[in-house]
Amino acid sequence: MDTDPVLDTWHYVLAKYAKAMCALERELGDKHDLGPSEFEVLDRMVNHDSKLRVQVLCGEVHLSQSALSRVIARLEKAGLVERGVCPDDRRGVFVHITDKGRALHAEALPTHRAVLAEIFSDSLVS
Amino acid sequence: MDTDPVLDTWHYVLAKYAKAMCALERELGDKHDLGPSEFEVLDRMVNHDSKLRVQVLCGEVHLSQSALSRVIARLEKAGLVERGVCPDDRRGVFVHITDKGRALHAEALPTHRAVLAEIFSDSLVS
DNA sequence: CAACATTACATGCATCCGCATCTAATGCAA
DNA sequence: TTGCATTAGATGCGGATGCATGTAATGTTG
Repeated sequence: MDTDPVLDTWHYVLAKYAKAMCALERELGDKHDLGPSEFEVLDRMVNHDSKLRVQVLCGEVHLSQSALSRVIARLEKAGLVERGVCPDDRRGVFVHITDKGRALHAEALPTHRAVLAEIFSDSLVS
Repeated sequence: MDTDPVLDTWHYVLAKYAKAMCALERELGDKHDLGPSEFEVLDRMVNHDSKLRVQVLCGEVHLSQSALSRVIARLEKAGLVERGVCPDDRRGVFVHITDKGRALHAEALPTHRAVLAEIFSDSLVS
């Protein structure tokens, strides 16, 4: 429709983002009681095996610092992660995923991948 | 980093969306007092020259029906669009952009395009 | 050490969104 | 026409977000 490649790319991003976020919200929410942000944070944490500074997490996730703080609070309330003070810098907070958190992530991962595979099935390069 | 093309695409979409939306919010907001949703609706409306059913708009925009209703309400309060009842179907609502709306859109368009050009400058196909 | 700037994270607040629901108008069947 | 289902759009509500700010710990400068 458009002839401007920048605009085309933007519209592609917009459409895929909307569709994927909507589907993720529905599927992850219905099947595992997780929001997309919760899953994203959990997903980052399983890939860092040790404890993780909130600060570091903040740089890896597409969330503001305040939003991340609240996502972690929700995850903690659900027993999926635990917070602990940093010994060397007592302003800092360590977060580590619990066994329950790992289990839920493992359970939700196929759902997550399935949704994305469905939505990006037309984007395969060959 | 990843080897899964679906995941790579998803991460690309996520990163570009976050960066673009954030930049659009800041630039459009600071310079023209417009949110990205407001601009998107305005942008659709200038490309339909006549009056437009809200219903039609709803299918073209990445917003829920309720969100669209409120965006239109904000635009109307700002004097950028006007609502009118549909003569043939009195449940329906026509919206048309005002001169002020056209002017603001024309003013904001370069800002919008500049932000996107900046963010997608690395995505040029050659 | 004292005073001040900075950093890490938490939180009050306003805003925006989607879902569910409401109202009013239309369509359709008996 | 009457009664009921459907549709268009508005709105109450709860939840999530970002900005600005608060609190506490750390660094820094004199």
